[in-house]
Amino acid sequence: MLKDPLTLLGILDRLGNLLRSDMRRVGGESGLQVVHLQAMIYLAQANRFSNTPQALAEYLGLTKGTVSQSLLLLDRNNLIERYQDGEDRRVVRLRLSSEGEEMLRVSGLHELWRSSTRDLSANRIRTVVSALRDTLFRIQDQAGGSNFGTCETCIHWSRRSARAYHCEWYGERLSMSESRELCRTHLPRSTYLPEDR
Amino acid sequence: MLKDPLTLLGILDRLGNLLRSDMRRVGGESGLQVVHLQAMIYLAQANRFSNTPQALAEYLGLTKGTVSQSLLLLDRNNLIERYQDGEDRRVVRLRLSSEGEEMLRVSGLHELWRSSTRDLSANRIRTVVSALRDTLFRIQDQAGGSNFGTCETCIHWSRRSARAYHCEWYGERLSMSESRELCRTHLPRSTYLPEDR
DNA sequence: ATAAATTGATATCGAGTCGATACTATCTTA
DNA sequence: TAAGATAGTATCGACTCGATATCAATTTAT
Repeated sequence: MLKDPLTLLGILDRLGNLLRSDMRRVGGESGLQVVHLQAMIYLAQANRFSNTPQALAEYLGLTKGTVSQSLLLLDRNNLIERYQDGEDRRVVRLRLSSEGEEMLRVSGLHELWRSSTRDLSANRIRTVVSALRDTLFRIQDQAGGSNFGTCETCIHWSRRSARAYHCEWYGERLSMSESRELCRTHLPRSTYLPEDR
Repeated sequence: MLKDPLTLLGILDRLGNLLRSDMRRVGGESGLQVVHLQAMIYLAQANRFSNTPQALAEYLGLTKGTVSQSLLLLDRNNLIERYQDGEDRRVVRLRLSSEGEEMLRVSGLHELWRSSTRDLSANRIRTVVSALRDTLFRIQDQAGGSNFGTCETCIHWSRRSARAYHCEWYGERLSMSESRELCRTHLPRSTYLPEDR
């Protein structure tokens, strides 16, 4: 029973409810719903190709209309900023305002998680991350929508020199910190290749 | 970065959105919201001490008033049954109706998960379950509400004979299959003891 | 023993989510 | 240059959710 995948799903379910409940508590203090915090947390991680309403909708698994309303509210509360894209004038770009960043910082949303994982060894975390990441990539592949992930595990990513990285997909240079951000066109390499099944 | 707990949190976040999105899809076909499916899934696992509206509210991290409404809807749709407790006449007991069980079976809700974890070795799953379970128990302890878990990891549980188990907390006999159900008064043993911190 | 407090559940209300649909604006393709 | 695709917004109805109030049953305190 310890090796039952459904046991794992049950744990994830309960963990999800606890984290969600914590978000509700934190959001309540600022008049925000859970989905608003999720949006802000996403925007804090998203790279410059993935900071749009559409990408957020795909990340959250909601329709763009629904997400549009949430973004409107965040904008009214000055927690995010929206600006036109230079290339494609249909596209709206999003970023956290300084108030938004401050609000996330103060919220202490990650504290519960941090303190509860403190005693896990680096090795154990590595195993968990690796296994869940494989599972995530498989699920994303089957679900058929966008695939989210960071450059580290992406097939489009390559190192050009000591400090210069490159994305073959967008054909653009990436800084090291950009390479750690979340991207909506992630394609997993090594451990799991969606093609060979 | 592979060993960063926040990386793990990010994966759980995205996994949660995907699973939630899948529930929305399945629920949409039957006119149910995500929370209704979550309630049914809980009731399919809960033991006989934990099948009440209050326990469900604690599991989901919602108020009892909110949960009461969801249960009303499930009852109207004949997906659950409600009956009075024999001992305490304030208490309402819940169980899935045969329609409810059938509906869960047909939904194929676990298929996505099953197929995506198929290639994880038993050993890998064991490690993941163990690490996340420790984390879950810590979070539950800090959150201060009810602690959910199965007898296997509970300090109140003991084996009386070959096939007979016993719960010291409720002072009642448990069958083997009952021992695998979810309980709202779980207290973790061995790996993590909340007292010694 | 009886009043007070607690507990489990339901009802009501308002703010807000969410999908469906329709719509506008912009870009791409034929 | 017209048709289609894409990004985003607006509107509407069903429903969630917390806050609050209420009720009944149980437990505790005096």
